[in-house]
Amino acid sequence: MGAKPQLSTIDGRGARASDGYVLENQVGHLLRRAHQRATSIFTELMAAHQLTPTQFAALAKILDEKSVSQNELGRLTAMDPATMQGVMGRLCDRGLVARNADPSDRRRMTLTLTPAGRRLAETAREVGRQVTEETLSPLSENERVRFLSLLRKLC
Amino acid sequence: MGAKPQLSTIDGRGARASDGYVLENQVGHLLRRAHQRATSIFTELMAAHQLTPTQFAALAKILDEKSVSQNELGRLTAMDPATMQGVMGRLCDRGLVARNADPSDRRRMTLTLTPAGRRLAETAREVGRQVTEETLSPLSENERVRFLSLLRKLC
DNA sequence: ATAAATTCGTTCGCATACGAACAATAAACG
DNA sequence: CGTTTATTGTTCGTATGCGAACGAATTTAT
Repeated sequence: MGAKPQLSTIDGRGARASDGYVLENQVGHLLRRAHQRATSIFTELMAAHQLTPTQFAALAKILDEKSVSQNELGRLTAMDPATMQGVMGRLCDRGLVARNADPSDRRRMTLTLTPAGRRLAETAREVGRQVTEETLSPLSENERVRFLSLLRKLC
Repeated sequence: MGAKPQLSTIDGRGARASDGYVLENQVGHLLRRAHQRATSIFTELMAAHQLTPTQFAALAKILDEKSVSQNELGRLTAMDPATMQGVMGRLCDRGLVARNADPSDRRRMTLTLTPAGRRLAETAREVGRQVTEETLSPLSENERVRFLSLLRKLC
């Protein structure tokens, strides 16, 4: 009458279960794979603009904010200061973002879009909509709303 | 009678909307942040065992499969062959996994857990359960089931 | 059997991602 | 005022993550 052993059973998708721990059912693993797929779609659709997801997020945020310091931009886009360092370096090298010293705070670097950066950010934002649409395509309209609502709680 | 401009409106969480494109509402961005949080929880709880999420996934899969080739392990854990290369190198260096030549196919490397690797994998799997529990803690029981079901569709 | 296509593992390069440490500067506090 | 604390940006090291290319070996097609 106790609990069944349930050793080496097979789940619905062929994954063998050992002691009830199935890698394919773990949130972390599923989030990693879903993120991989989202990144893959992004890379494919954004290929013409040669922008990575983080680079695009940074550009889109500066476009919103007009002017922002490097660390603050990192907080707005969920990037470590060390990560933002590399991202900004590449965007500045490509002439998309300008880094200027802040007169009121000598620690800060004020980030602004160059004209080329602004043009690219506005164009890429349209592609961003397509990326979202394509990424969510396996879900119905109702499912999308529910999924995004739940996903937001896990950030 | 046309569509409203809706420029520079404010959403529920203070994010300024430009032309209706809000970075914080994009699936890719939310998936990235949720994955960051999941990884952070994993790193914290698994600190004593010094295992990364991918290293743990590889160990757990070999524990299930007993023996598997490197590329196949990559497919089972959603890792690029190039990525798996690095992961396996580190696990072999630590003496957790053994790499042996396959007699029936001279291209393949057969991967097996060492005794130390098996012990660590079994212990770490218990921590894995705690990671999942902690990661899903913001959701109710019903929400967890619904969320995982939807997330699976996006992989 | 021979050629073509595929698979396996490897290496290189680039881009996140983050912990840790650091100097310079600013803010908070007594 | 000066001391402590916090913030800003930077560098280093380690670990994914993947495109691209490659040689070696196997499988498939002809």
